[in-house]
Amino acid sequence: MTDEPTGPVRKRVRKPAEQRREEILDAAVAVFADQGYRAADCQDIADRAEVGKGTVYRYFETKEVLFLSTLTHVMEQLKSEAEAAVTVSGDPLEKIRAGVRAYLAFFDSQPEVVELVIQERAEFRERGSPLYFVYADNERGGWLALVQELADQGRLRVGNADAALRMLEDLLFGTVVSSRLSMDRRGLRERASEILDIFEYGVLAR
Amino acid sequence: MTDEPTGPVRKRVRKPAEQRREEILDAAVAVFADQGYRAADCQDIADRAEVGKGTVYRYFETKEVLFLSTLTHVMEQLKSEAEAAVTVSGDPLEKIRAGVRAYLAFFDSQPEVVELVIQERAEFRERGSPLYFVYADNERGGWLALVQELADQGRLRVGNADAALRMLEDLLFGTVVSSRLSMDRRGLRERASEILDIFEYGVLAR
Amino acid sequence: MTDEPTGPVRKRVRKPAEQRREEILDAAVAVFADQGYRAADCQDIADRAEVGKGTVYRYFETKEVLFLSTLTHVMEQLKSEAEAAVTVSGDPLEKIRAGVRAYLAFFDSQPEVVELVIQERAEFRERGSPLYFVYADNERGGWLALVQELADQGRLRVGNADAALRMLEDLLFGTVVSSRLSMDRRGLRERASEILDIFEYGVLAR
Amino acid sequence: MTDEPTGPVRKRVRKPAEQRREEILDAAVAVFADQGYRAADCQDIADRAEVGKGTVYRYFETKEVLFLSTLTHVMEQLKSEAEAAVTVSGDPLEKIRAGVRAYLAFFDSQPEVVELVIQERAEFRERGSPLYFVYADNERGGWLALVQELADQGRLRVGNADAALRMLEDLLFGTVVSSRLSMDRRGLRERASEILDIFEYGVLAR
DNA sequence: CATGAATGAGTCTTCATTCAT
DNA sequence: AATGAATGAAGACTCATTCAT
Repeated sequence: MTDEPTGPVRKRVRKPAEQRREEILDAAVAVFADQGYRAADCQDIADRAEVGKGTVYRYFETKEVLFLSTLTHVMEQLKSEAEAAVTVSGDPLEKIRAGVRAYLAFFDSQPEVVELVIQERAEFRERGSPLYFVYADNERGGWLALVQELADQGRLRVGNADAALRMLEDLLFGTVVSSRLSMDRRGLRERASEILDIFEYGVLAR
Repeated sequence: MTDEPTGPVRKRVRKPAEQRREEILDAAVAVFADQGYRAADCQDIADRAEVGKGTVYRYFETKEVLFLSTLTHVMEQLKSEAEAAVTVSGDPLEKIRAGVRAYLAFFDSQPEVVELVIQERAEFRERGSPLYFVYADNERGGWLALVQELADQGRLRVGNADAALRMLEDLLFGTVVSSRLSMDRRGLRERASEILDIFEYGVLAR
Repeated sequence: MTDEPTGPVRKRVRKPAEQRREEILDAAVAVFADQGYRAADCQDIADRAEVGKGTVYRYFETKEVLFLSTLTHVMEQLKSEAEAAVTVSGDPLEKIRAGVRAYLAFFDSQPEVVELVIQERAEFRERGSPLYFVYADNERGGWLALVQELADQGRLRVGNADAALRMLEDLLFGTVVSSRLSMDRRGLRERASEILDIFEYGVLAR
Repeated sequence: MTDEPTGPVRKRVRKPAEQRREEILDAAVAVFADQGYRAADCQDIADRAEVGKGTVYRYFETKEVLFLSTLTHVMEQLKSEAEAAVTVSGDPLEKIRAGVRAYLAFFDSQPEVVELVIQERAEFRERGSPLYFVYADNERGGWLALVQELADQGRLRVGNADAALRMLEDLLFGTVVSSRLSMDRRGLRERASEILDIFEYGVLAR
């Protein structure tokens, strides 16, 4: 009959816009990966970011925009880590190996990103190719050049550089997704050498 | 002034239960793959199966049960096609090759199954490992025996049969999913030989 | 901590679509007139109509559609009552008088309709001319013919039949709205003769 | 990726309170009349008045207070214009005519005021009689005295001065509202003589 | 058994209001 | 005093599920 105890009202804090945005994105990565896009309540994200729900909407127009921004956010991280990795050496094979290790290391430390990739496909089918593949396509040219360089140096057994790269892409994607979904507990990082070895020389003795 | 909710009344038709069940499952595969689990309206599935909505619920307790039954339905198909394939020859390598071809052929002709696998993960995270991986685990013993046989015959370059198989699994899974999601138009069937070749002998010259 | 007593679940009742529609419209007239369009909660309308909220949406796609249907509903009533009234006599003046009496009687017995007219203007400004005036325009031809007939019989003091009619329209509209909004308690029905008298012969002695 | 919420920071300007108040009211008249009370965003009013949103709330406690202040603002204008008009002559009939002309002229030049009157009723039903009618009531005594004076001079055909005045009020209100809502393009000013003529002598020949 | 009208819990989004700066 | 970032209450609408016919 009387006023319910209204609970401790959140202390208002003002922060720079960029920082707020980051905090919300980080909270969103965690919540979307944990609950899934649909099940995630925007209130949960707000709570986790320690802001009001209205603040989330101040920075991201809709839940959909928030999700896609979240995914873009992590994809940019992956991209920059992979790009950083290839600078380690001049040898194309070493560059490729470094890229593969960086890719696996990324998903090793942030396996929940896999969930976001899957969520996007599940919920935004109509948007066409998922952002993961959009990013992969954009980066492909650089990687193909490396493989082609190997071919030009006569170091490739197979004639088709494109097919070799495509296989590597599929292998890595499959490994990463499969590792997350099958709840495989072996670390991706540890498997890198093994994967590269088979990719390079196959499983059969000659 | 408004849409009066009056459609043509469906005629009541009685059919054998098993047939009804199949018809509903087929409708569900199509609708779930096309719309996604969330977006799929149970009414659409009922409409497509040409039954009343209540009938859908007579056969499947909830939407969730219907979806998982649908996925099981297609997984059983994949399983039986792959199992049929390996009987073609006595040679373990040939069996593996035949299995790979059957796997790729299955997803070549029913690429939308990929959507169901993704949907399951997206919407039923809490249920643990997706059915795809449950099936894969169940089948794994047979495949591992084949690889091990190769190893015993000294035909394997790598010492670890398990790692070799795991790599093949990831490669195939990645290929199939990636092919669907990146809207790659090359047929999976055509790529089988190429994929097997690299899997067997790697990309590098020795 | 335990299940709240869920309250008496509404007994499901199936009724003919047309009857349901009418019941919802009647409830909507009452609620919209009482609360106003914005303040009206669709749940209130559903409660008053003794149906679930979903049922309201089954019959009317949106709150907006429901409101406009409600207004149309009462306008149709006004229209048919006014049209019925003019059949009473052959004399054009008597017809006009009967129409005026019917119009006033309508708003006398359903003064809340005024609120709906006002609500429409307040909330759907962009839709152009309110339905009240759309209806008035549609009916105008018939009334103008009557006034013109009077003019042709030399019974009109003023030369402009259109202006005379327009004045009558404005007078009636103003009377009805003003009566409702100023909370004038005199009945519109009783004022009919007085209004007609002044309309016909003015206030000044000659 | 998204709209960063960073606009150009408004320069702080200090102005006399009364001037600020006027500027906000003027902005509010325009925005409320254009968008309607509900649809009007307080931010829009602040923007139009070129102040921060907080400043609006410094001058007017709530949106409701702001709206009612706005309406009072324009009602005061109407009142003073009508009062000024009646001083033109000593003859009661001429005074009434001047008042009618002033009333119509007011709404001719500020037709959007009609919207505010309607908005008030639509949104503040519970407050009782709208301000328009409160003002009308307050002024009524003076006008009734004029009509009574006519009656005392034997110049009234009808016995009831109150009824005559009430009819004039309703007629004017109806004319003004109807003119705005039906999107009638004839000017109110031009119609004044015609309206007065019929009000005075009716439409019928004797 | 089969049907589809009826139900209501669940959630995104808006925007008036507050208050730290 | 002035500002606008932050807040959260409120409500339309959807759709899985039920059940009277």
